[in-house]
Amino acid sequence: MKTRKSKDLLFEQVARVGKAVASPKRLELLDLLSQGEKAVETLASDAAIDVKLVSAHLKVLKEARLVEARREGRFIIYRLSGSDIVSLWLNLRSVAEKHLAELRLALDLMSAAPERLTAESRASLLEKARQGEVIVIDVRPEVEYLAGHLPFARSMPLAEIERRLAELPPGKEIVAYCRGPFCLMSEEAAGLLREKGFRARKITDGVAEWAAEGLPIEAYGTRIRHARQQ
Amino acid sequence: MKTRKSKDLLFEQVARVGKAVASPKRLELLDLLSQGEKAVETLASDAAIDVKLVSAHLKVLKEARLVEARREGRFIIYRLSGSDIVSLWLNLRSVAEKHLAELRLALDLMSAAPERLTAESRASLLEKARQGEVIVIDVRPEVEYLAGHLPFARSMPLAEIERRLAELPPGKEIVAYCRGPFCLMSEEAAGLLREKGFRARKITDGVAEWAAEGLPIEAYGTRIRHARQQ
DNA sequence: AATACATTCCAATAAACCTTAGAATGTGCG
DNA sequence: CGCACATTCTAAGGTTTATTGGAATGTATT
Repeated sequence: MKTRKSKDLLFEQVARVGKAVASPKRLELLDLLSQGEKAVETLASDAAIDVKLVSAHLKVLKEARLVEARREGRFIIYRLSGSDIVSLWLNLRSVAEKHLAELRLALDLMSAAPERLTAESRASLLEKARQGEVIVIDVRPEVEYLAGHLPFARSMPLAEIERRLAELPPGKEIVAYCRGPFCLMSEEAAGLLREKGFRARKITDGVAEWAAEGLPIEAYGTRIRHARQQ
Repeated sequence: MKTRKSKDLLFEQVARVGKAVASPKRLELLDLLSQGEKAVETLASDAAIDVKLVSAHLKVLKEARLVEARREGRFIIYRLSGSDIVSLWLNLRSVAEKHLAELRLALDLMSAAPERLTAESRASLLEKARQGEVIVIDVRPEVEYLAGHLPFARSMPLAEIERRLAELPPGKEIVAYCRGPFCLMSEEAAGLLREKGFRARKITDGVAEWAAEGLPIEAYGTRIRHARQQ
């Protein structure tokens, strides 16, 4: 039966994508790459895995066409091969979050008050940020901020917060965000700020989650509206 | 570092879902299950794989919580554990379709004229079907039709078409659909009908694709509006 | 109680995958 | 040119996964 063979071929091709997302390390790489393009070494240190291993995993991702690479001097810069890959990652994560109790448990354990935004709270946050009623800070490394950030957010990488406290207005509410729900930088930042007497909270949204809701993202000072889903 | 360990835990959980979709056979099972719940034996014969192997794959899917099972007499009926699983499958397929040239090639080889619908052509098809200007036929097995079908479609399983030709009006345009782009039943049905002198074409949409566009689905004569994405 | 049937469990083998270490490639810089 | 550096390739180990056959479970039927 020729239909059987060609059908098998089709599912096999989709399974190439499936296999690519079947490893925790590769998922972490996808998560990191949704913050913007990165060199192999950067990925390795961000994900805390050996460079050689990162390279091997990137090869798998590249063969499944989820990422693309370009050379820049001595570095090789990897990027997701489309915004649909971000959606796929978010989709996988949301399925896992919805159906795997273990994941929800681990998330709760990790973060004391996991504030998950709704459509309304996002809209109101955007409005308050526009009015200057709250200060939104992006605590990721600055390169990631430059690649794209929430509207009206200012960059204040976690590592620099302590010595840049003077930049923050004492009375105002501060909202910190980072790479998304699996990232703990905003948690840490908010904790630190509260210790220092600020009124700070964190949100679990990152740029990808925000954009997936159809909300605008800024890059290099220019406002860009990200397409909703793929 | 405790953050590292808990982070690993999170990605590992999502990877459970990734691993579940890393096999062509399991993807085919998900595709079949998005047509409605099915017993193990049915899945085995639909996917042309051994029952024991189907059972093993279903176990993996169940452990990743993508499917659920219930007993009904001697049979065990499997179903997707939510409509977000259908979205995940569509998402994976669309990523593969967009990025893997091999898949597009295989699809083109398989089907002479792969008519892919757009938002407009879907709306116009729906309208014409409502008006009775075209006859939409669902050529899947009748159980699947009963579980949910396109609006105004009538059930005419591929196996029965030949002896039920009299039910079809000779002049009118006939539009056949089946399980989606990876399914060849509508292709075959349209070919057969054209041979018999009818004006017939197929569309690649199945119920899942149609519903994912936010369009209504009927089941048991009752119109149901499926939620868009998860 | 005995049989038929659908499905799962168990064990075994081969193939695929992850990871690490060491060698190789290719680029920029002195 | 030769050295330093980022990255990839190759090889080898240990582990996991896919598949198959045979035994076991649990439900309906007689």
